[in-house]
Parts: sequence; structure tokens; C-alpha cells
Amino acid sequence: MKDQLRELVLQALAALRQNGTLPAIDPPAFVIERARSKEHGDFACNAALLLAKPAGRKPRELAEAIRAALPASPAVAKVEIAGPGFINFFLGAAAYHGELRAILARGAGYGRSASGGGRRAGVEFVSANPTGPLHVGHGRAAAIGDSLARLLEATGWAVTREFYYNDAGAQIHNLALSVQARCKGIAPDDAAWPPDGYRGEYIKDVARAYLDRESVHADGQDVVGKGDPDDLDAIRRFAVAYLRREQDLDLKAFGVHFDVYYLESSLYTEGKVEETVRRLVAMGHTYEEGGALWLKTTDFGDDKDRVMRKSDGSYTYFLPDVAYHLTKWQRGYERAITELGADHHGSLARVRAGLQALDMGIPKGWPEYVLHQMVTVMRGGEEVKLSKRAGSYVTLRDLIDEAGRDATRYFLIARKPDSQLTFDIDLARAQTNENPVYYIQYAHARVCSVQRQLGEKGLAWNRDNGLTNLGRLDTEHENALMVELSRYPEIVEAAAANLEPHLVAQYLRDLAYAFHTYYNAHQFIVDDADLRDARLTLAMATKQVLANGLALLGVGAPESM
RNA sequence: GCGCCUGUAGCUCAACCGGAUAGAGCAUCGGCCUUCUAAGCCGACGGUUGCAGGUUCGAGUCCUGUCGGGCGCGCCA
Repeated sequence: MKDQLRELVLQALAALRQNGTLPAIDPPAFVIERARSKEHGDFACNAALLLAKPAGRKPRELAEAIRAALPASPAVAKVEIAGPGFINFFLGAAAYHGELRAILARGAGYGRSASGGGRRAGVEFVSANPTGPLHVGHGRAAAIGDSLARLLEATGWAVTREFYYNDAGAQIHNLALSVQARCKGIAPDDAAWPPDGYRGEYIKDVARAYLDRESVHADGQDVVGKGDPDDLDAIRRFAVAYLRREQDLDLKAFGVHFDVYYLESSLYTEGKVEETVRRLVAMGHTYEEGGALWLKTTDFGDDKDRVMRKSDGSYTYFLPDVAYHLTKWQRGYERAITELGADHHGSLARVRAGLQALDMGIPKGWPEYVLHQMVTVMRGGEEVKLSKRAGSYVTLRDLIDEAGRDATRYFLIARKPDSQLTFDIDLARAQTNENPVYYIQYAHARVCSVQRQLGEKGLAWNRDNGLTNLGRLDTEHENALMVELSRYPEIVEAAAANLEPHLVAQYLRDLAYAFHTYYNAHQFIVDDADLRDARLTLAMATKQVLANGLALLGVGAPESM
């Protein structure tokens, strides 16, 4: 709808340039937006306000000229000039009826677009090291990242979901030492416990499984516990596989899957790290000092230079990061989205600087970053900081077990990533009207319930009859609901363009509200078949859009509550 | 000290990259079930958008300063 209006205005502007009313300049970045108040119609355009100065005319006068030059359109019922010079569009019922037809015709495809043109995009998220169960922050990352991937898919991108992890570094060594200590019966408070060992209960589980020679399957391979407490290498391999499997089970329970698991160690074995270093040196952005090799990241906006190869010959973590992102570029990702906790934001400038220093034509703002802020978990009005199993943090599994997958996903996605989030467990698990997840799902279930009732009464929805009788939908509630439905494609587009899935969550609440209000005010199953079919058509369209939107969030659309 | 994020109703948060009278939910108060699920609906109350300047037709949104909160600033990852 918005696009149609934009086209009309562009044509009007072109006509005004032709006849000299407007100077021959590029059309300004005017906006067509939803009007806030009903008195301002359905959409408002600010083109006249922006053009007033370059055209040397009064805004309202210019607005009138634009209005006069607008081509006729069956969708537009009325155009008014208001306020300082807004052009307000009032749409006719036909425009909304067309939207209902489109919803039913396109079904799950309604709201999707092809603007991505099938180009490739890589979305990296979670990327937790396999040193313990996933925590709440990973949960937020999983919810946001997966939803971003779905949004990009919905706008025509070919998306690959990636999970990158370190399977061989210092932290993993530390993990192996911790499991080994547990194998030998050493507890965290004993003197022999490794200095920075992982103290959580889960380490005990890993040790027990290793000693019991259990077999675990993770990331495409089977690893069998050797049972030997002195073979640190065997312990390491087993522990990594064990915790990877555990994380995968959590992610599966959360409804999140990945296409690629990328191992940091493979960057070394496949020579990607060396390749990156050689290229950086060749491009002249490095120097040696104090036995270490430095990268002049300050040439690319960082606030200080960074060591890439330590004096002991090993690499700092940021070099594999650069090498990894380079592989994304080499693998043809036109866009790369990296979803990270904001505590890692320091790495952002470094990785981008490293990629620029490679001088391989990688765009300056590549990759795109989405950073999420901390999650605080509350229960009974108090902050929860510990879980039994992980010890020092609240796990994603805890939340899913307590609040369910749908509520957990919704709560973690409903706020914009930028702001800190308070996860209230009591609220998330409440089966009452306090809980927005159920409010939305209930709207969907209600339509399904109406369908069941219809069947029980021996009636059926005649879709074609409904579509021909849409003119019968003329109450305030019906109009409001139709307007709400027509917003959906704009919401999807905006959420994808701004990488802000929370817009979808907010929208669905509004849509559910419009539906509940309508439901309460009118009967669907009435004796007048034409009216009944028309109302059912509206209800079915609502059900479709609710389902489409919930799918973008990875939240279920139940047929009954 | 420097950098990034943030400050909106009592609480949790929105606000379509500068638009018109800043919106929801929860909480509080008052109403609505012999009618398709009351996990719902209707109404009331609630604001100097932290503060002070600036930019312009117009600022919660952009700029400067300031105050408060969070996170970073390793030859750790």
C-alpha cells in the first residue's frame, strides 16, 4: 500500500518538474507514513514540507500543487492538505478488501518479498564456546539471531545460519583440566582444583560420562569416552563433544537450528589464519615490536594498535576472528550479520579494521553487527543469578523448563536488542492476561475455535462468497482490523531493514488487540450467510497474518489453548 | 580517563532513520459472561521524554554540554 502511494507521489513530482513548478532536482527522501490519528487519514506524506525551500514556495501551496498532479487511483478515496503542509491520503474500502484477498491468496507467503533477490546472507549468532550449558544471554542471542535469519529469508535473502566456536583454546584446556579433576574426585574447594576451573555441577556429569565410556554424537561425529583420567587430550575431545551436544539439545528445545558449525581449529588446520597473516603483512599494515607482530588497526579507526601474534608465536583471539570473517566473505556472503553480546563490542572495531587492512574490497561496514544488552532474570521480585547445574549463571534450559519455549522466545525477542532486558519468570509462566504471549496465541486459537463451532453447526465458510461480500464489513471494529492487517508487510520490511525483530512482536500484540476487540463486539456465526462469510473471511485473514508473524519469531500458533 | 549502549506513565517497554495531540501492557479503580473460549472486552487514572542549551517550518528522535545506569578498554577469549 505504502509503495503504491509513493509511486503516485513520485509521478506527481515528475509532472511538476515538467511544468516548471519544481526545480529539476532529484526527488527528496520524502516519507509516506501511517497517520497517527484517524483525522489525518490513512497515510501522510511530507514531500511538500521538504520541497518548500528548494522550490521557493509555501509548503501548503506546494502540497496543493502535488495533490492536483496526483494520478487517479482506485485505492485513494480522498486527499487532503493539512497542518503545515502534509498531504493526507484517505483510502477507500476497496484498498483494504484487496489486501484481504492478497492475504488469502498468498497464505504463508503474505508479507514476504523478494527484495533480497536471492542474494546470500550469513547470520552468525550464539557462537558459545563448549565450556558449559547455554545461559540466558545465549538465549537472547538465539532468539534474536534466529528471528533475524527468518526476517531476511522473508525478504528474499538466501540465509545461512552459523555457529562459530573455539574447540581448542585456553578455555577448552581449562575445561579439560576441570573434567579431569572431577574424574579424580577433586572438588572445586579442594587444594588440587585447577585455579580457574569450571566449578559447575555439569562438569561432574561430563566426568561421569567419560569414565563410563559413554558415546556422544555432536556436530556430525561420535566421540566415545576413553575412561582414562590421565589422557587429557581424550578428555578434551569428549568434553567438547558432550557440551556441544548439550547445547544443541537446548537449541533444539528452543526451536533454533544452524546450517554451519564452524570450528576455530579448522581455521588453523586449513591454513586460513596463516593466509590472513601473510596478506596483512603483505599489505603493509603490520610491524614488529617487543617480539610480537602488531596490526595497525589505528589506520582503520581503532583507538590503539593490536597484537596479532604474541611473542611466544601464538596468535591472539582476534586474528582467527578476522580469518573467520574473511572466510564468510570468500564464501560469498554479500551480507554478514554478526549477533553478539554487547560485552564483546570491543572486538567489532578490530575485526572490521582487520578486514579493511586485507585490502580485498570488503565494504567498510561489513560485517553488520547486532549487539544485545544484558538480561536480568527476576523471580518473586528478586534477581536470580544462579542455576543449580551451571552454578554461576541462569541457563537457557532453566527458562524453557519453567516458562516454556514460546514464552521464553517471545520475552527475549520483544525488546529491542539495544536495551537491557528484565526477564520476569513469574510473568512469563503466568497463564493469565498478564502474559502477552498467550494474548497473541489466544487470538489465533479463537479463530480456530470459531472454525470448529462452524463445523459443529453444520456450516461451512464460503470463501468466494465472503470475498464478494466484503462490502458488508463496515463497522469501526472491522475497519480497524483491516487497517491493522494491511500494516503487516510494512512491519516485516522495517524489521528486516533495521534488523529489529521486536517490531514484529509489538505489531502482533496490536493485531491481537484489534481482533479481540472485534471478537467481543460482533458474532461471526450469524444467520445472514453473506455477512457470515464476509466476517469469516476477515477472521481467516487475521489467523493467517498472526501465524505468519509468530513464525517470524519462532513462536507457535496453537489451534486451541 | 577514553569508547560503545542507555535514560520516555508507579513498573516493563513502544514510537515506522526529523512529523501533526508521545502510545501499549502490567499495576490501581469502576463496569461486562443464559450469545462463537472471560487466557477476553469497555471505561477511568497516569507525562516538563534525566537536566541545560543548540540546529529548523517541526526534536523523544540530530548536535554540544551535564547528571545517572550498563558494558568494554590484556601479548585473556
